Amino acid sequence: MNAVNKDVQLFKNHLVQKRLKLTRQRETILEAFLKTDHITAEELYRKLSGRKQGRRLALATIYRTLNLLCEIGIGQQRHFDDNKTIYDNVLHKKHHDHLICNKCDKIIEFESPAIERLQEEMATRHGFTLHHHRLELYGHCIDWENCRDRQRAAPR
Amino acid sequence: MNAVNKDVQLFKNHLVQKRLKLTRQRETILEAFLKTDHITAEELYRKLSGRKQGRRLALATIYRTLNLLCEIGIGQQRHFDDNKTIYDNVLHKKHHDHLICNKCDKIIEFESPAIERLQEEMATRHGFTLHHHRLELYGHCIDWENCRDRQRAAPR
DNA sequence: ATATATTTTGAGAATCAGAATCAATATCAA
DNA sequence: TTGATATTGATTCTGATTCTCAAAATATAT
Ligand SMILES: [Mn+2]
Ligand SMILES: [Mn+2]
Ligand SMILES: [Zn+2]
Ligand SMILES: [Zn+2]
Repeated sequence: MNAVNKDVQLFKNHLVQKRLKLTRQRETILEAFLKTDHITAEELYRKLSGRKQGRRLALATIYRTLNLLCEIGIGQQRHFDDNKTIYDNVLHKKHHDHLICNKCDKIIEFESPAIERLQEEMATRHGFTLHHHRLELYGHCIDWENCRDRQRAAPR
Repeated sequence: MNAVNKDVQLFKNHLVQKRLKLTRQRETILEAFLKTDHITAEELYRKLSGRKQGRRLALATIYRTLNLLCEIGIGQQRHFDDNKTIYDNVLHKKHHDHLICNKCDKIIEFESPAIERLQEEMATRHGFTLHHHRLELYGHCIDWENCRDRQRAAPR
């Protein structure tokens, strides 16, 4: 059993636990989702709708399934400067923050224990207990070549 | 001339520069805005609409004026977990990030040169030039007493 | 002060991502 | 296979914000 199938199996187990049903569309969406790092519902929709033999998916189903994946813990919603929700495939990933290129929309994941520590310290200093945080760094690739190889659909 | 009038004067100068007109509603909105730290268009609207002698303001005008203030640099849009835009009164303020209480909606401003430095370092390490960033820490006040004195309208 | 050009306003329509409805269909366990 | 239960697609709805446009206000030039 390869890695992908193992992930699908994990998903199926979650469904059984929650007394949910495994449908063709859920499987299709899951597979496509697991192939990406960050994607919007709209992008997934375009990718899966223009399919051969009438495999039509409703956008609503994409949203429902993506939200299901978030509940299960396989995905996480992100809200970057763009006003559409980006779904982060966090399967096999630990906590991380993001660096986003305003030119080519590339998204780089990073983690900084030092920053995390300072955040905690800052919270404590103000009498807060931290639940979660959002750290996003926006800028652009210094290297144009690198910048040109776009990861995301449309440049801004 | 007190501090507030000086701020209003600054606003008027901006209007003249941009060949815009000083209206009763713009003055009303500016004054109310300058009295707060963070406020939504809706909140401002409620605060200014229920006024005596038929001083009715359209919500659209609030939005327009708030956006004008942002163009001028007196305000800044923020997008916290809540899905409505919060307008930050940044007159006389330098860059800062936020600590937000999920219980009482209190918003604390802070700045951490150490974190800022690490952010730059992180960007550089990935070949990025930083333009701006977003850092929001969510949690709750440890001290209930302090938490109870709400700054914002409705608790979540 | 008056006329004139220009901007602004209010009311409501438009937008846009995402959620809610609901009848028809699919899944699954007995 | 059956029947209870969940899911789907099509469509409508929501809520925050922007847009439209005719009427009203303001600044500027007589
Ligand atoms: Mn990520
Ligand atoms: Mn602030
Ligand atoms: Zn982090
Ligand atoms: Zn900062």
